[in-house]
Amino acid sequence: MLRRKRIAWPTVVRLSEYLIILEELVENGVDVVTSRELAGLYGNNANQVRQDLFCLAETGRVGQGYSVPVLERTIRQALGLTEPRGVAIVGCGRLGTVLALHVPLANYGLNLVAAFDVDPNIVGKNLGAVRIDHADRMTEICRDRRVRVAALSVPEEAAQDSASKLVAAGVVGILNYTRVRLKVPARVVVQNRQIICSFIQIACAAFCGHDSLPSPGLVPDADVGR
Amino acid sequence: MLRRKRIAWPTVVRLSEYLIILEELVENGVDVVTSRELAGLYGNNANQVRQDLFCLAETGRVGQGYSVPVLERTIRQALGLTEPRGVAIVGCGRLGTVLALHVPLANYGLNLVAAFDVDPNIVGKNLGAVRIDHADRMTEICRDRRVRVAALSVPEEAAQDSASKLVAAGVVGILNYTRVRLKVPARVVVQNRQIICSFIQIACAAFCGHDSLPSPGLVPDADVGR
DNA sequence: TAGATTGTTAATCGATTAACAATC
DNA sequence: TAGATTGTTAATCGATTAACAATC
Repeated sequence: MLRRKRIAWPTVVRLSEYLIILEELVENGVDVVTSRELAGLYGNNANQVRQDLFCLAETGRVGQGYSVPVLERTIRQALGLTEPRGVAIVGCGRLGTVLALHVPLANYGLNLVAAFDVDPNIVGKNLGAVRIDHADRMTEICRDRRVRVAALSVPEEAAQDSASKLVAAGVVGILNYTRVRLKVPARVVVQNRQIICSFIQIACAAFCGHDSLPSPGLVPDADVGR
Repeated sequence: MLRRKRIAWPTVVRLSEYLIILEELVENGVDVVTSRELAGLYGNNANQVRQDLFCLAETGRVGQGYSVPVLERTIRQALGLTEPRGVAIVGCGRLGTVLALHVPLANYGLNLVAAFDVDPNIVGKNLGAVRIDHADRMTEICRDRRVRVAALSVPEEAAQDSASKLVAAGVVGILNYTRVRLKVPARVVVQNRQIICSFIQIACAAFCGHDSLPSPGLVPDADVGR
């Protein structure tokens, strides 16, 4: 029981979404949730919820359901969100600004500690609580502030260069919002998040008949109480 | 050969990303690409690329590879991007503005034809080429302009109500950027795209050892020529 | 107690990988 | 021709679904 097996990726994705749902339940003062209820909210089925939760340390009570606050905390633990991590935003245009200001990073131990741009009109300004520094100082500053995760929202020409600087500074996870395919060492994880792909996918799902798909992120009408 | 089978969802996701890569190759004047090369760029393997492409109509030439422009067009066709579709942005705050201005929707037949907000300081202004209308007129306007896909970037309180209006107007695909779980009829496809989930997932991938994962969107170092 | 629901194992399903004949 | 690479089928692997004993 000591050696916890690595959580399957589809499960990681769903856990992160369950977490959002559970937070809302906490806010609404809901104390207990059953796998059936959570499945109804998420849009999958109770079996899958239980199987997903099975990878966590002890959480539910047979016959009763899951304690919402306990489950919420356990998922955070399992996803590694209890350790604080330094985050950087690279490219403080419109998208970078959204990422910094619109996304509740700090709720998940993801502390925005650095932001970069090259535009002299932007460098020196603040993005939320952090000062926007010049991209020339990226490696140095990221290393100093122990940035581990970064979001890349720069123009294409600057993407690979920025990524390399981040890697040099010890960053191990990059959310890539540019359409450039980054070359990084195997130890660094990159997730490509071109927003246009979401639009393409939803169009395909809607028009080419992918209506009731169990895939991560594709949640059709909830099938509660079936 | 007439009845084309529905494309598997993981394949749809990858095809949309291959498409971005192919466009870049077109720009660079590359004429032909092999499954091996494309896999190198994407970060998977040649077998998977060929299997993915297998669902398309005739594309490659045995022994030679794939014609980049032909492949690009064929993928567009398969994903249903050749038909123009009306798109609406609901909620024109910072995020909605990014979606409208930063995402090359029109390149994929996704025409932004409507935008909505409730803020009197915003209503009446332009978002790109479209006028921002008041959300009260959403159903009417979306129906008139044949909006089929919408992105939801409104405050939580307005999310379900907006979704219902969109559904009433005949929208069949919703990209939901709010953390509310929308209730919609089964025929309507919803994809939840809370940006925070991407950050949670990359943190988990980076720190809980999900480094070399074949999952959609998680692309580690390219393994070309292995 | 009876009803409900979890934890967990087994069965099924689907996606990825491997392999190779066809052919450019 | 020989080398390369596709199209396609088969084998493997992993994820989802089903089932049910344990137990609150």
